[in-house]
Amino acid sequence: MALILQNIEQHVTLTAQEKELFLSKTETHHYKAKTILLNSGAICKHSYFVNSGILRSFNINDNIVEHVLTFACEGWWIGDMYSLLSQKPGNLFIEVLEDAEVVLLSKENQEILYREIPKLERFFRILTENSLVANQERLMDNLSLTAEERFEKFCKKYPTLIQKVAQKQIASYLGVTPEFFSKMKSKTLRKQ
Amino acid sequence: MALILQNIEQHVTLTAQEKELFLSKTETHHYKAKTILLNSGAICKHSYFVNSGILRSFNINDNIVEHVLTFACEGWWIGDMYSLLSQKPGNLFIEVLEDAEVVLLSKENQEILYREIPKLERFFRILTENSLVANQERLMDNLSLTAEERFEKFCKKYPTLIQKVAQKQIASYLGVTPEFFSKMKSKTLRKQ
DNA sequence: TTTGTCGCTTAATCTAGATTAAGAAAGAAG
DNA sequence: CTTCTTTCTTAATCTAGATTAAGCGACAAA
Repeated sequence: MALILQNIEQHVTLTAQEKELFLSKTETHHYKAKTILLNSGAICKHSYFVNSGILRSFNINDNIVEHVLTFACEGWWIGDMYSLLSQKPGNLFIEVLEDAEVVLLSKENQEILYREIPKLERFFRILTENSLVANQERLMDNLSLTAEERFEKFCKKYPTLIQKVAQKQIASYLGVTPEFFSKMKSKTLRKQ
Repeated sequence: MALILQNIEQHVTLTAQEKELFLSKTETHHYKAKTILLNSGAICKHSYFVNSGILRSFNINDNIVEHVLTFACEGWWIGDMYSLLSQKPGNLFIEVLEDAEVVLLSKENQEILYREIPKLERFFRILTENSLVANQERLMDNLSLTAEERFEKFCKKYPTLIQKVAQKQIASYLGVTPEFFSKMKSKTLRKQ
């Protein structure tokens, strides 16, 4: 069964017809690494679900420094929540880090699906709730842990990502410079 | 009309019966400043809606340092999302900063209400979505802005809070020490 | 093969913000 | 009013992590 349906059925149960309807409202695309799916300043029209490959969302501040908000690999959703909800220009980029197959669900179709399959309201509520919990934990970690502690937590939480994405991406996610990350990493390795 | 119903009707419309049912599932309590509504290590059983006064949620790390996750004043919801969803012990405290009237909605009643009034599924989805957007913005701000810039943003976003809560609370929310906050504040004032 | 680009490392120097300490101001509590 | 406790301020010192800079290895294009 489609990965995205499995993902939904982790939280709500759909009938065969509902599954079909859902899929009929999505499109699947293949993207090469380095493709930009969403640009800062643009309005986010879709939620993206990753079938394979890796995406990231990030912003760029005045100083031309990138900051990674989220990574998304197999089985994860990604988007610019602010822009998607408000339909105003956002300040996030969404980029492909590793060749990817992505399911696109447009904002309009999402609204239609909420009406046709009210259970999806529940599904996306739960999805958003989990996302909020993860985000709050990350925020608290940024306030109270050192870069090294955050790195350790990251390694435990996303062991596969470390091997797959460039170090500078992880540094950016953790909120440190690539130079400091490199120093920190070699120090950590020497300890063990 | 009850403030909490106004709050809900910002996003969904309820019938008179639904309003009545909703209110029948809540309790309203008065709390004095310094009351702890939820302790770290306890399981969060309620969502809290603030009719008046001010609450905060915070955690305490190994070093006995407090970190404020959120403030909640009139018309805001607060809780320990992680613990509320998982029904496992959380690590947040919820404390009253200023004498407050608070509406309590238990987890069980919330689930019942989802079944009886499916529209509430939508309401809480939207509430959580907005919360996530705000949280993501704060996270990015913590990664990319200086303490001073974060303080300016905070002042614009929550002008009333600055007068009402102790400086050390705001310092904690911004992620700096009270000493540094004091220095930063007097520097900012001298500039203008 | 060469040239260019990009990511990683190492090291020296610098700074935003932490820590420590101590006094002043302002509430609470009796 | 007085005492106690908490908050705020100021200042000296310290440090996690930033900045700058330079060299190296990998890989892709020509």
